[in-house]
Amino acid sequence: MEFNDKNTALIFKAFCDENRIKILNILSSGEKCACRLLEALSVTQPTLSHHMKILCDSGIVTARKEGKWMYYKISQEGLRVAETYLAILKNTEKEDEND
Amino acid sequence: MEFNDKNTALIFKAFCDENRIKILNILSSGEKCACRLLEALSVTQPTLSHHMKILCDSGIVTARKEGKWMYYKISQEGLRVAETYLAILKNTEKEDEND
DNA sequence: AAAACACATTGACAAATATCTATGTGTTGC
DNA sequence: GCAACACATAGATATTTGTCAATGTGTTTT
Repeated sequence: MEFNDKNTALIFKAFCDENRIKILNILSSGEKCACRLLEALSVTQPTLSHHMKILCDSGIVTARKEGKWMYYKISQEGLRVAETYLAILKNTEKEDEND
Repeated sequence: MEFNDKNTALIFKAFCDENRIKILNILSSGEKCACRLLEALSVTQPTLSHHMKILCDSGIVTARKEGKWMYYKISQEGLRVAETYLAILKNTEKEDEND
């Protein structure tokens, strides 16, 4: 995993849209079919498809095809990468602990 | 701290732009003056100011004025909030550990 | 094979965002 | 007080992004 600035921004694009947060919240209870997400979201099917592509490109979500259905779930590895970046930021000079 | 979808998206807006990642990387080594950030970024001063506002609004960065200078640093509390959200997402059904 | 289904892709459009120039505001030094 | 400085704000513009309707692609069912 490479933490160049562009990649890092790409990863976190997953989290900077309200509808994508909705999706992630739903996926946090486990793998879901696209159709389940669609009925929870008040967007059209192409819009959902667009968001799922961004989520997959970011590495935070993985997709699995089964027959005519697509199943999506949160990638633990993707989350780990995001967490790692936040941890790097946390390594601030230790002089100023009081925020 | 309220984890509604809009707030959450707002927090992570801090991380979804390449220039803001650059800024955060610089701030990860400690508090910096705006002028220091400016000379590292190849954007104009108003553009930097714009990004600093977004970073502060997200809660990830805090600002301090000293005379005519502005000092910015990463907020440990802000980072904690972001980490907390990622941790919530991690609480997925335990059946599928393999990713 | 044809129809129905689930989803992706394309193209168009509106809203949001990043960027700049110009100007405003508060602070420091003379 | 005035000039210089550091930064913010306003306004304009180009790019990016979110959204939809229309259409394409692959799968299942009859």
